[in-house]
Amino acid sequence: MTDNTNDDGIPTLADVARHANVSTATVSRCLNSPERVGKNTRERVMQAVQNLAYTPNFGAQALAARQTNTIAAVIPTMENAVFARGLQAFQEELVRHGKTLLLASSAYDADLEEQQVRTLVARGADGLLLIGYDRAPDIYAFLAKQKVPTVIAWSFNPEENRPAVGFNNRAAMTELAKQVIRHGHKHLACISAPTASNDRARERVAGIRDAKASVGLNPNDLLVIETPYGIESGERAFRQVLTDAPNTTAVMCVNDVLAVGALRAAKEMGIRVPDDISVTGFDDIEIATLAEPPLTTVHVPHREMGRRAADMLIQIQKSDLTVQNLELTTEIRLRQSLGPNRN
Amino acid sequence: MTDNTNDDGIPTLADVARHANVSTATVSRCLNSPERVGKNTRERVMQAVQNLAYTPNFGAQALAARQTNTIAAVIPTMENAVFARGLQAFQEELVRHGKTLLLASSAYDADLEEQQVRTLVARGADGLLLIGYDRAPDIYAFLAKQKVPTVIAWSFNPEENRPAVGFNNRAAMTELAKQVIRHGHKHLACISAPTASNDRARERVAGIRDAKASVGLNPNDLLVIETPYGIESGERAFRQVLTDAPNTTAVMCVNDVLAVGALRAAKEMGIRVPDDISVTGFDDIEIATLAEPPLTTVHVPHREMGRRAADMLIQIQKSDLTVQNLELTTEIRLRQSLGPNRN
DNA sequence: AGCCTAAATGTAAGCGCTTACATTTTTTTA
DNA sequence: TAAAAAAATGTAAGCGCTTACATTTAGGCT
Repeated sequence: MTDNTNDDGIPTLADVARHANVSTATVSRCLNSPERVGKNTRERVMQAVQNLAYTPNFGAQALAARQTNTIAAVIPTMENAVFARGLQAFQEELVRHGKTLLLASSAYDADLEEQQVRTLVARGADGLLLIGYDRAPDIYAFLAKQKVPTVIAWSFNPEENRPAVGFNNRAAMTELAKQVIRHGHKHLACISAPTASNDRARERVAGIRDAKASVGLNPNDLLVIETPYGIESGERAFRQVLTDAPNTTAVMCVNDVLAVGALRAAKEMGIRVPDDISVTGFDDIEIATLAEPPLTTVHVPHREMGRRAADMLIQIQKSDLTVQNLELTTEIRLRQSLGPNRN
Repeated sequence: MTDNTNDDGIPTLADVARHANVSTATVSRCLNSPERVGKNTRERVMQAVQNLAYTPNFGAQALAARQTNTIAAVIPTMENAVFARGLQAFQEELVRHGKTLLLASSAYDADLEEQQVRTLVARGADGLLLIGYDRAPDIYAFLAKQKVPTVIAWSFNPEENRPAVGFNNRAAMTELAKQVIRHGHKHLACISAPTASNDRARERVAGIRDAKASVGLNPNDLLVIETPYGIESGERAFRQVLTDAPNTTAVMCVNDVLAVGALRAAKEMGIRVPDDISVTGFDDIEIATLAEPPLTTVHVPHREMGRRAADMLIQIQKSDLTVQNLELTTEIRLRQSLGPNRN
């Protein structure tokens, strides 16, 4: 083979160059910084690109340019509407900036997450989105060594020295818990996701304790059931709560899905919500309003979070900016699942 | 620079080779086909890899090996639980085979989809997952020319000569519609997603017509409202139905989300479901059981579909297999939103 | 017209890896 | 024990692109 058409018949830069009668450098420039090429030449080259239906070879481009225009994200699971939403916005914003999304999920498993992070970086991700701060220090070390800009979403803590766009999980939950307490509830219980390597859940639980402490209740006197994500999981946990602490009058869940499970268990058990017991959630996803009764919860601006995270990543990448931080605000959504304590 | 450490301080294959005192070829073999390297050498090399924390350069690897181990998917949106679910399973299966997912969304827009397909292919995807058959022929031509194995999911049509894993949207809806008719309903209406470039929606609507025809009703006498995806969109459509065809006794929606919207509109209008009017969905996502009343719908094995699609793609890629096809079965889930016609 | 500057284009050296082929070492076989 | 076969390793040629630097061309000024 003397020309540069590879055996696949897939045209290369050199093919385009030959057809347009210019050098490969010119073709490359036409594609990457057209303003640096004369109008005539450019048109001729573009025509050749068209005719040959040329597409740059990704590997070659990545190798030579030292970047892939690809941004990665590792989330717990897309089946959680919360992440699906945030990620959708994240991806849309990425596209707007000519980046592509490389995606992996960890199933809330720290080891799997680490593995996925390494894989995605090995796949040439120019940047990385991670959920929450909690993870082994060596992952952060690895990321630093590989110089992969990383943004944390869903959590926000000014003391953590890393780019993040999130909200104060703890304060948000405190605020909600105060509302609950204001409704006359003293015997609270909490249904939480596993808190190991999940600072969001941990902070939310802590938020409830803060609220108790702030009104003089014993913060340590709080039943916390940890259970995996899922409606049925929430159902079981609710039953557990009533077994372990029958005098509970308000069950605060760290997310809407668990709360919907609690609601369902209550219905099955003939317990009226909110008359007999109040239930709250967190996130404000669609099922919160669909539930019977509608769920009192904390509204989180998921889409905005995703969008901003993308912006931040792109910013950092292009300008090597110093640590950025963005705190989003959440809002309590009072709905029927929370009522006054009647006991 | 005489050694091959690049300026970033990121180690290269050559660095590892030097440290282990072998050639780059041996290092490469250690990484890619360890069985072809002697035990001692291998251990020495692996040690060096460890010590240097070496990670292969993606671009270089892709360029030399002519594959990226990356599989792409273009879906309408992750915010639709149906796709989130299928995609989650798809991604998990990919990981199991050492592949990574490149993801983009089209927002149900044909042009955007085409653009995304081209982008992902340009990003070096070794394979592609697409939703439904409907798209411009030049996309298929492009894919064929670029030799990118492609699998269609969510639709299944033995006459289409392309690898697919899906189900018979039309037959499934026919079956459901027959059930509806069996409940005494004659005046049906349909709330559909836009059917242009969406064969799934189109087939489902056609399925209703088939059912009508099969019992001697006029298939063309069917009110169809097309509306975008979303609960509120479903609400509006439901009102429209009752305006356009007040004698409707059963509203069949092409997906659960629209159906939930219909349910909500009914509640707001003081129309009882199923006493005054019946409503059905399609997909059987979580909100179908959460809705009040629970939704009669068609259960689709989303996760299995995602998983199988991944398998198929991997199969095709490695063995250049001929067209494969996999039809999954759906199931009617009868729940309270469908009741006998009382009019 | 002649010189200087800027714009356009070309030349060619990598980027870091894989792999065909060549060479060396080890094992097997008669 | 020597020759043949197999296993291990090395050599070096790309893979297709970007880009620093060199060269040519086109304007702009005096």
